[in-house]
Amino acid sequence: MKFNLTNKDLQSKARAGIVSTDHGDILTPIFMPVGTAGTVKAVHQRELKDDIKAHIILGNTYHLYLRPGLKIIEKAGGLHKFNGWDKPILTDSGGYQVYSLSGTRKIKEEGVVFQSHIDGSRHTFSPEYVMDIERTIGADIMMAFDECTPYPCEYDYAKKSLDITHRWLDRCIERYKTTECPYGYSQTLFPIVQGSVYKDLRIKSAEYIASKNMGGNAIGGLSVGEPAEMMYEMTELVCDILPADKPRYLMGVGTPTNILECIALGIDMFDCVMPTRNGRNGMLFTSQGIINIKNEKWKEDLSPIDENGTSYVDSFYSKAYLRHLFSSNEILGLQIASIHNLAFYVWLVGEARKHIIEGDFLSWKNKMVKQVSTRL
RNA sequence: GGGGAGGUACCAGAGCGGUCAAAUGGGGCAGACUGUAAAUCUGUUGGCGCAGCCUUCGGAGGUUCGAAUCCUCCUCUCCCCA
Repeated sequence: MKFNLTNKDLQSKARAGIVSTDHGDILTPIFMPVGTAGTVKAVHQRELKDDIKAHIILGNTYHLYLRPGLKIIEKAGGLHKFNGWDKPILTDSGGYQVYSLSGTRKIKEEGVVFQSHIDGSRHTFSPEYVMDIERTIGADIMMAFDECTPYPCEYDYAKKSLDITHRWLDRCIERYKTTECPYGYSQTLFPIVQGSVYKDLRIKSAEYIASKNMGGNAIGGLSVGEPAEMMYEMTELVCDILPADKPRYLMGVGTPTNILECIALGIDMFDCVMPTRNGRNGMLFTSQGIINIKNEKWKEDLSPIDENGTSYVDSFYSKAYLRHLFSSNEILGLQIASIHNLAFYVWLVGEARKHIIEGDFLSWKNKMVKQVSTRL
C-alpha cells in the first residue's frame, strides 16, 4: 500500500491524496461503507460500485470469524472472492466488539475471552490470532487489535487500557511482520490511537503509534458518546502528531457534520454505520438536511427523494413512495434509504476532496455544515 | 318464527360494583441510533385552565354512597334451528 499526499488546504488542515492498494486506488478523503458480516446491509455489490461509487468497504473480524467462519472464507480465496467485492477491503479487528459486547467478555494480558453473541460459545482473541484471522480474511487494510474504551471512562482505566492496547500492538506488528497474505497481494496493518478523552494519554498514544511507522494510522475510541467538541479536540491533537505522509483513519465517525469537521482537522478516512443503520430506520441524509422519511409530512410529497442526489434512487423514487415502503415494512425501503445515504456520504467526501484541490474547502465546508445539519 | 351470543378508545380485544381515562396486541404519531448482537429500540396515542377537573365503554331510564360492570326498555350485529 502506498499513500500519495497530493494536496494540502491552506486555510485548514484538510488534505487530499491517493491510497494505492493491490485492489485499486482510494481517493481521500474517503468514506468507507461498513459491511460487518461481509455485506453492506441491504446493498448489492453492483449498486455499491456503480451507483454509490464506494472505493473501499469494511468487514469485521469478530463477526466473520464467528460466521461463516475462517474455513469457508479461506476456501473461497479470501473475502474479496467470497463476497464478490474486488476493490479494497478494510477489516476491523474486533476491538469495537470488545467494547460493544462488554457484557460477554473478559480482557486479559494474553487477549480477550469472548462469548459468542450467537451461541454463547467461548473464544479467545489474542493479538496474534487476530492477525492470523485478518490474514485469512484477506483485507487490504487490517486493523490492530485494540480495546475501544467506553465513555465516560475513568483516567486510570483509560491509561491501563491504553498500555495494554500498545503492548497488543507490538504483538500485532510482530505477527504481521512474520506472516504474509495467503492470497498473494499485500496487506497493510494500521495501528490505533486510544486514550479516551485525556489529552496526555492521546498524545502519548499518538507518539507511540507514530513511532511504529506503519503504512497508515487510525484513531479509535471516539464517537462513543462524548460531546462532539471533545471528539474534535482529541482528533486535532492526534492528527498534529501522526505523520503527515500516512493516511489517517478516524474510526466510527460519524454524522455528515462530524466528517466535514474532521476532514478540516486532517482526517483522510472515515467509516460509520450511520448511513446504513439510520437509513434502515428511516433517516435520510441529504445536502439540504436531514429527513425522517417516516414522518407524516412526506405522506403526499411526490417530489424526488433528493433533487440534488447523485444516486439513481434519488430521482427515480419519490418521498411519498419511500415513506409508503417504510410504512408498509417493505424491504425495498431499506434498500433505497441505504443506497441514498451511502451515495450521499461518498458524494460529500468527494466534494470535500474537490474543494480541497480547488482551494476553497473551508468556506464550502462552513456552508455545508449548516445545510447538512438542518432538520427538514 | 324459535333458541343463543354479543355491542368497550382508530382496529382487534381484556375488564364484569370502587384501586378504570379503562390491560394487551395492532395501527397512528414522534424520538433515538456514530470501528453494526439493530428491517432495531424508546416514548406517546379522549379533552382541558393538566399534582386537578371534564366527557367517555350501543341508546334511554333505573338500583347504589359509587356503574364499563347490576336491573328495565329500546336499538343494532352475529350464530344455530325451522
